[in-house]
Amino acid sequence: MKFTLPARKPFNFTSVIDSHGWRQLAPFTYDEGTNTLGYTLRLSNARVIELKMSDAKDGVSVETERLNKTERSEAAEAVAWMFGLDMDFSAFYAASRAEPKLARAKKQSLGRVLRSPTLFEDVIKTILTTNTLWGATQNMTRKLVDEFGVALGGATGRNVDEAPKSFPTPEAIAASDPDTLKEKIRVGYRAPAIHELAVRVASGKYDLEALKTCDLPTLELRKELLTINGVGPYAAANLLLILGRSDFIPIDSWALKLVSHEWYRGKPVTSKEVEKRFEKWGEYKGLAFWFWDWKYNGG
DNA sequence: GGTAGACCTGGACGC
DNA sequence: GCGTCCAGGTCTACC
Repeated sequence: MKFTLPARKPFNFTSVIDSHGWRQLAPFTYDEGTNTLGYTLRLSNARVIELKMSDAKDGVSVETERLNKTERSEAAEAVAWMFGLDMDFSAFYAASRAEPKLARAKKQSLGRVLRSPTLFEDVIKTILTTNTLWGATQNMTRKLVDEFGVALGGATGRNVDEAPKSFPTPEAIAASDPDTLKEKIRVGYRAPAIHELAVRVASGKYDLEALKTCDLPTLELRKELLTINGVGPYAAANLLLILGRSDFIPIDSWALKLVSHEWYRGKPVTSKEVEKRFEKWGEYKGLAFWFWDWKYNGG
């Protein structure tokens, strides 16, 4: 079946999927030829389906197998969240209009950051980006999905080992143990943090998903995220940006490099210099940093 | 409040 | 093929 979900204007499908590296992490897939984003989704009734998302006029076109009304509504809700379809960036566009380095923001509909359907998945993935190289993040995520995910249902004639799998539920990771996570998934010292979060969420003691829609002030929300083991200032800022809060900058070694080449002729800088350069952007700091038209491109 | 050092993996490099 | 070095944030202990 196929359906289309409208987005608040302006909206640009490609800008969202290119907003950061998430589309390169399982269970996302991306087909460059057709500009189609795939995602293996586990519905609340445990059915696993494959979503194929592509550009539609002012929204997202979703192709998947036949779903009942409840399943369709759940799939639509997931896609709407992943693409932030209802998000409004008009205030950011107004604030950045006079800044040449952000002049393209409105035209390209920049602002939305691709999300996973659950905050649990985004927190785990963010922890897997810390203190490692991108290739290792991809490997760890792949292994986590392969080991604990559920294979796509109804994949007739296909070896179940090769079938796409959903992102693991907190229960699936909680049922494992830190040693297995370390040895099989190769997450290293992150294992206890990942396992602990999974246990907290699976037990129902910690309603992580409630943070997606809570109206806590950003500072409070950041404090909450920082209580999660493995989430420090960088990870918290990254998660805030995903949650649509832009008051903090995810400062990692790459950010230091960008700022160093932008304003300090490649001389090493600290996070203080990064903060200073974006201070004037206030609640749009994160967006201004993230979508800045940087001189440096790694070369 | 600031900082040194440990944590772990995987890739690059030299032998 | 083996050993060594290095990059990459968070956390803890310490000043």
